[in-house]
Amino acid sequence: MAQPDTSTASTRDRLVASAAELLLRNGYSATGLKAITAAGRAPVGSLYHHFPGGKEELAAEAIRVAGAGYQLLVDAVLEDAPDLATGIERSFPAAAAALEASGYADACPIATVALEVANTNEVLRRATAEVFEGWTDALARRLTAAGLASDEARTLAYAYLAALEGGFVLSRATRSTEPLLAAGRVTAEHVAAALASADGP
Amino acid sequence: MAQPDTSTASTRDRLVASAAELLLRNGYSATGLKAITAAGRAPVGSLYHHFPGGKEELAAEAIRVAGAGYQLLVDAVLEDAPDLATGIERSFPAAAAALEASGYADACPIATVALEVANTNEVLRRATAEVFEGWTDALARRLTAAGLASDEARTLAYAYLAALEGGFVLSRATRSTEPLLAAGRVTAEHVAAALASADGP
DNA sequence: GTCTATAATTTGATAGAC
DNA sequence: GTCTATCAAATTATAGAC
Repeated sequence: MAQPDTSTASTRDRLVASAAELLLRNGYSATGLKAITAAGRAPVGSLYHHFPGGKEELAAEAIRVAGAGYQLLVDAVLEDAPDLATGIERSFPAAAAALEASGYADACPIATVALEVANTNEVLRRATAEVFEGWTDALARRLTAAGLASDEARTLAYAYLAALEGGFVLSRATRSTEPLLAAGRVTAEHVAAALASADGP
Repeated sequence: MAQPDTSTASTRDRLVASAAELLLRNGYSATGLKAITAAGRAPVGSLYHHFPGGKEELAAEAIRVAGAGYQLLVDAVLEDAPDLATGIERSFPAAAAALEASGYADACPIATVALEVANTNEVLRRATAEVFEGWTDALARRLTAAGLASDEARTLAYAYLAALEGGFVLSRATRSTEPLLAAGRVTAEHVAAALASADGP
């Protein structure tokens, strides 16, 4: 996955980028302030200067930034394809290739944290919910633009994201791209059929 | 979710049950030995007597036990239905109801831990992988028994589990059953079509 | 804004009496 | 097998000099 240039970025930006990276790989509880400040080349004092709320506030910001970054990544795959159905179909092998290339680390940037905080930290839970809702809305808009009714578009957007997230869980655990690719085939087929019957006849 | 009777269980069993419960709700890193021994009503010394490998060994056992327990739960839903397609269709609303009733806590018992340890703890990663592979094999066997070719059965089993796991991620984060139910409708429809064309004509 | 030193608490783990 | 006391290290957070 493309990383931001941390050599010229501000201290604040380096901290957010480091936090996002560590949150993706290790989750929230296992990521210490020591590791974040070391990777961001900043002392603890600077962290609390930019984020008075400490670890939680920094993590919330990292979740939003990482969510927006992943959105751009998915957008690029969808827009490179001749049509939406093809883009959705291609997105799973693309995600599987990135996953494998990173040693099964680079999957969804916020899923681990989302599950960790779902019942323990309301501030961070909301941050992850907002990211997921943003992704859902963006994809649903594309599906309605392609001819689907808005409620069907929303259903398919959720189904798509669930297949991707669930595929990541199974593929990271088993260290095989098979689950992600299987979920992708089923989902892509369903979306293609829905889109074909919408703008077809 | 039904809990084992911890009042009469052995110290070892109480520790495993407590660990499984805390792992489900808080994940691995956020679950301290102090919390496990308090909930299991056992001193730290007993934990290390039964599990010389400490937290990691206890967690591995908890993952296996929780995985087997959830398997039984899913089996019950599938076997209560008149046929496999109906059982799969019903399993999502059933999971959604359990999720909502528990305050969005009771979802997959091992998903949080699976993501946390995927790149940081090979022992626990293997434990989660074995559970997921067990679930996949069990479901694939049911699908082949219902008439599908073994490779298609495996693909659909992965797609089903991915939809369930991904639906849990989105639904826990957004505190709404909508994503899980949407993923379920799409998956159930696809599975029903595959089963119908297999044993139909 | 940056940085160091340090406080207060908690963590996983061990020793050894019973 | 059970339990208490304790250790060394790490955790988040703060104070205050520069």
